[in-house]
Amino acid sequence: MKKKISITDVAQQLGISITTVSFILNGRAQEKRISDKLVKRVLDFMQEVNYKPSSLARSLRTGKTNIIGLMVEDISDPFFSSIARAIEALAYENGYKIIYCSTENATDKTRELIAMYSERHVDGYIIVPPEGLEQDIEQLIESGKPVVLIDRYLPALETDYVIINNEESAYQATTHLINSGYKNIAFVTIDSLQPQMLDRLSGYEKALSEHGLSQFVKEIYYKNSDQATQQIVSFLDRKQQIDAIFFATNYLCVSGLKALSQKGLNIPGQIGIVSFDDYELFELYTPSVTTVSQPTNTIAEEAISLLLSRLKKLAKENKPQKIVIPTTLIIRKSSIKS
Amino acid sequence: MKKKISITDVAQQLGISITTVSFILNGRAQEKRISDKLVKRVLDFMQEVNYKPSSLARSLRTGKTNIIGLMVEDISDPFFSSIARAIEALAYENGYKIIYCSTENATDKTRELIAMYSERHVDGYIIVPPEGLEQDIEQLIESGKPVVLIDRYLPALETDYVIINNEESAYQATTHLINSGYKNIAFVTIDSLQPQMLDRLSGYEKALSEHGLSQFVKEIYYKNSDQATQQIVSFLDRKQQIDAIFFATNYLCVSGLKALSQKGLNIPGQIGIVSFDDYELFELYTPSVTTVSQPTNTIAEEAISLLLSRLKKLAKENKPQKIVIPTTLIIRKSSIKS
DNA sequence: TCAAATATCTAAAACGTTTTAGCAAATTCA
DNA sequence: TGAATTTGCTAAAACGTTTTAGATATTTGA
Repeated sequence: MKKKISITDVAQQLGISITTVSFILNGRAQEKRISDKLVKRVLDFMQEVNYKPSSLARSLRTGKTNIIGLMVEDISDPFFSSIARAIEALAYENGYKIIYCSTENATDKTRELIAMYSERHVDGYIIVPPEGLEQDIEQLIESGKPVVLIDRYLPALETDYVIINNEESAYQATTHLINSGYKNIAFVTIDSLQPQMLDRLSGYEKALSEHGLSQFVKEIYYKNSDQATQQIVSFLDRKQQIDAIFFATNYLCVSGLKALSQKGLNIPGQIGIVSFDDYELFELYTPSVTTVSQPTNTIAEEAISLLLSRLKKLAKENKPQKIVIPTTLIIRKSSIKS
Repeated sequence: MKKKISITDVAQQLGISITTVSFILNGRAQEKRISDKLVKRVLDFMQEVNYKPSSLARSLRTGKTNIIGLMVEDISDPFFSSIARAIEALAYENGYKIIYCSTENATDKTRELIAMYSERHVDGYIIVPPEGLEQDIEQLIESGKPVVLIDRYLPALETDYVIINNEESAYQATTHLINSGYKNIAFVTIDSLQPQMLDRLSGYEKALSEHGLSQFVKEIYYKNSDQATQQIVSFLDRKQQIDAIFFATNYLCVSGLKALSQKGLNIPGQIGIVSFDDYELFELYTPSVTTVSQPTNTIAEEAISLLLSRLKKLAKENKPQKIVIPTTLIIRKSSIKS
């Protein structure tokens, strides 16, 4: 068990001061007029003994950690994990590391996680915020740490965020169903006041009302996939007239597919479906499923570049940036009659 | 932008010493005979000013960070993300936090990531190791940091690991295909010497040779899903006699399903399939796919409990623990004729 | 009543860096 | 030749904790 070597060891063994070593380490040798000969000697020695500066000590001194805290709802959801992956890659390119975690959309857990991140002095945050965290996030910002929200925002909070145009996307998807001839279109969403869900609902409502069709909204109390399936089954039992469903998220659609197969309903003949959030499954499923596809890479890029500009204090405008990204409706014929 | 309050501020404002505050903070008040009255006063004050100790400074002093570094191949792969999720939850329960990252199975990237983790003084590591990292991991262990490998191991390295019984699992899956009447069973794997892949191959070979059947092994050079699909299509074109395929991983099976649908082959009539690693898709796909399901929760539990016991120096046996977990063959009738 | 024991608290070093301020020697310039 | 400048380096403080080794005041015991 070898002990780690410190900057003091390096300095002592070379018979020079810590200061000099530190300057060389930070590439300030030129500026500080350290002779090339000495620089070489020090660098060679560091190489030889495999010296690695302690970023802990460095962070303590500088107040910077080069770490970004990323909090998503559930890292095992393909939508979030692909955003996480993209953010991670972009952050690394810019010299930042990512610490991520799953909030499970639980206010208290998230509050604890924020406290933990703040204790560890992360430099900035990218958060998919559960409800009820306005105060905590406000505090974060006041303490000088930049925060970028993604996927959704907190209406009461003036801060940077990157979202998609939920209402417009839902409107388009619903209109597509209407144009395909469906008359009784249900909207299956979750039992939550999250703004992105409300926006999707308005898009759906707008499309229906423009065509004078009536609404069938089902709010699922989501606990797990099987329970959701049961709720959908009983909803369909009650509303026999429904001939199409628009699912507000990918996991709801998965539960929905199970429900439909359980009820033996034929897609797209007896019932048409569209889902929010693309998923590999939807491409391969028979019939394949038309979806509103969120550009995860773009979301990641916008979020990270916004955060980086705040970190570098470049952000020209001091007022919060609200970035809204368009989605693509991926039309896969077979889940909808043509 | 409020400045963070430090232990010094607390001590000064209360007119007592830092030491006392620290003892109270660490619950050593009783032991250090600090009067209850003072303890209460200090705790109340901390609450009031919302004092949070800097874990950075604490770590610098104690040498412990309470962070575990988790390195998986790809956080957006459902298999890895569900392990990550479970490990994260268990770690939090035990007062540890997780930093995770994706290695992309690239030796160099992983080497850099290890260096980064080590710089940040993580207390321990859980790693899905790419090939060629024997030395780096050896160094890690020598430096006193416990390492647990998961999913695969490095044959040259004597260390703790948690894997599944790959050979036996593959043997069972292949035997199941044979018993279902298939005669020309292909094994589609990746172009790699990773031991878990080799073990799966041996299981396949063993089953075939016991029944005197001939082998059809295809090693995919995996770059992306579409290229893999093409390779599988051309493989099937060349080997018309194949009537069943055993895919060595879930993502190969996904590419395989695309290939089969492209070729218009009917499952399970013209071709039977089985995959390694379960996936939500396989349950819902029509026909649903029989898979070798890895118990991700058990893997996570074993890995974290092994690591924790090392961290607490509890590990009775000092010699490496090699934990092998059985899998379950989830038989979904429809991808195999009966 | 006075030494011993106990209760209550603290000074200062240490962890490994960065950075400010400055010193001595060598070189340049007039 | 000697002042001014440049070159090449360093001492020490600071970041926010934990912990060792006491110090002082109070209580106890005979």
